[in-house]
Amino acid sequence: MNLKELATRLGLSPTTVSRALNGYPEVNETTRERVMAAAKRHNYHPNTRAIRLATGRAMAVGHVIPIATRHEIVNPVFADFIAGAGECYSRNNYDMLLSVVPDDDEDATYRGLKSKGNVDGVIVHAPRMNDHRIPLLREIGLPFVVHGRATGTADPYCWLDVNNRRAFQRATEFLLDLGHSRIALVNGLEFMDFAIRRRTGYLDALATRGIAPDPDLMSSDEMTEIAGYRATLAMLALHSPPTGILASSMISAMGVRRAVEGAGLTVGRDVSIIIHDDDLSYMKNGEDVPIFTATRSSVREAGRLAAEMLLDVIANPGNGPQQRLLEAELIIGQSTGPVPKG
Amino acid sequence: MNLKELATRLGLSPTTVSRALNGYPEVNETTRERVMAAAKRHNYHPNTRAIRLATGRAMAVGHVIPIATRHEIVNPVFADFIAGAGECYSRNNYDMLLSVVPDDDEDATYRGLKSKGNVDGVIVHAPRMNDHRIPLLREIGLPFVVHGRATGTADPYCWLDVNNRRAFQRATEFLLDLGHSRIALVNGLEFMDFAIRRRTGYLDALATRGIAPDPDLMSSDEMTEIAGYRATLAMLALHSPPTGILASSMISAMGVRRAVEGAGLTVGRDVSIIIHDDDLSYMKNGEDVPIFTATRSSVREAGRLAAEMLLDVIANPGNGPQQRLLEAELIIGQSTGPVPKG
DNA sequence: GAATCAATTCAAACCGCTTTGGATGTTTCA
DNA sequence: TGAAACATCCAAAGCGGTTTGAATTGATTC
Repeated sequence: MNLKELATRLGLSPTTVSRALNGYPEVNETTRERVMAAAKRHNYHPNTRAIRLATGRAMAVGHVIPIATRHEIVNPVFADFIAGAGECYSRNNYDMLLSVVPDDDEDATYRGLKSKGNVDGVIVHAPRMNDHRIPLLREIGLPFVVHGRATGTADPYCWLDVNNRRAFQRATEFLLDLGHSRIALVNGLEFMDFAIRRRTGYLDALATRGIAPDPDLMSSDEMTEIAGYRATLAMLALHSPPTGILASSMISAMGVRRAVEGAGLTVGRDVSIIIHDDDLSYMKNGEDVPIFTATRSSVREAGRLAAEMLLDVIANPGNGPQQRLLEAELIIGQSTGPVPKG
Repeated sequence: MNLKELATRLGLSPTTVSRALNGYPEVNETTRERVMAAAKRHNYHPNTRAIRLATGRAMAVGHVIPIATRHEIVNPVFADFIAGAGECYSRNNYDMLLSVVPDDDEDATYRGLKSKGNVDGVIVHAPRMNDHRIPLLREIGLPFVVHGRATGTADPYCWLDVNNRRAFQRATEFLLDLGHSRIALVNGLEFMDFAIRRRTGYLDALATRGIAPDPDLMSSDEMTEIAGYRATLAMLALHSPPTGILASSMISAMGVRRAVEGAGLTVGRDVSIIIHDDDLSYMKNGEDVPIFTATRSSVREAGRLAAEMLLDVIANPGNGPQQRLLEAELIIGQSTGPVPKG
């Protein structure tokens, strides 16, 4: 069942039927109702491919997920971010298009998405320092919203980010207030922008209290269980091991905890742990009582907001770049306590 | 730059240019080369929307991800499955379309995908017993491949699955061989088909050795850390606690381990744990030495294979339903050992 | 009562590509 | 040598919608 057929059945022209269905004013209300009813009755759904060609809009948004050729990792927060964004797209009748590409093909993918007209805009994931995708997208004229920020980018652009610096600063201060002074940072890879900001927050807090940072207490690696485990193991073997540890994610923290407990120490008594909690649906930080003290910010909510921002940017290309900084919430859990005596 | 413009520049008709680019035989080789060169030089990419309308094919595959209204969870294996499938689509110039929808809208989503012509086929995720989506998709005539199987479905359909029954049977036998007889199953939700099969494998192995199953040693819940923790806690509090535990996933197992270690017991000595390992990229089961003894099967590879199967089904609709059963590999790690004496 | 106007409706062009059904000039072959 | 076969290329008709510009009608204005 297509437009023409429906129009014929109704004894109307395709023009009128199209207008009736799309809510244009120049059509009699009784006619519109008749058309609407017939459309429903015959289960008519306009062909998306035709709409797209006729309007020149893709009614779709792209998410390019680079599959790293170096470190073969699918970022676990993608799932929740995508879920949040996807809800927004569904509500607005947009399609979500995922491109999984080797990261050296990423530029070509963005160019293709634009020139082949597959999408009206994209979300940029996991920005790095001086991320080249931002000037690239501006150059090819594809609307975008960055999830995170890219230090070093001069011109303004659209982004939505969590205040990572402030979150880690507060977490560090929290441990300092509990009397800890040997505080470790088990960070993500520090070419990622968020990891840089987190380290800055950590260093700022230490500096304010006049504590010199110790390179042995700062690690940077993938945010996996095993990496968290290894980093912690190495730090606990130091002459002066840490009594407080900041972990970059729930998953890293599982490894941190394994190392701590494996060393015969008790979390929250011998070693305090604070994590950054993306509030992943399959990795809840406790339910009634949080397992870990954490700086929490839902990445799923971030996905929802970023998607909304992008749709807005697509609809109103004129209104300069939007930016939004979310604050993480400090949640007190069972994994922190005063610095042990001795 | 579009076809017509390119054709004008070349002094050829759009017909010939189109044919030259698409490798049709009725065009002179020298002409073809000239066209190819010009296309490259002018950076010509055919408009996908036009191709889709003209050919009637969507060149896209859908993945419908239901956001459960009851238990608000984004299945963590999706990310890796999607990554695997996405690689296949990219290679074949197909788009991957993700629909995140409330699960009561799922049927309407499939119907819409078909009638609006957005996709050429879909992957069905997380099948349940007597899954109604299978007859639904057959009815509306949308090609599909199920990741998993749906017990109770009469007519044959396309699927790709891991032999869950056999994996859990082998895991159980492995523990039995080590002398364990109090073996627990920390299972996923048992309306999911894979969870049913896993329990069957577990029960079969026990039955073969003449061991009566104990309902107290069988739990069924979300595959989260917290659920694994709680189930294990309850079982360890029994008069006769388990000495062996089968966990349904790496993530559940993190909770199982926390409970075991929290009870002052040692994994691999006091309590043996075997997990099913989907080989998630961000949740590796060790690198050189596996942490957990496991039945391993890469869900990412499953994604790749399922996508290939679907593209094949789309290209050759005639060839009856394909089916493929993957076997999990038994990996011996550090989490299992002989039953403790006493 | 002619001119103006608003309310409806329609025919036809268009979006950018594919594909059918010739057209034209060249070979091949009896 | 004339007909059939081939190699190349093109005009035009879709695909299924949207949108422009014009037509029709009845009501309103002066």
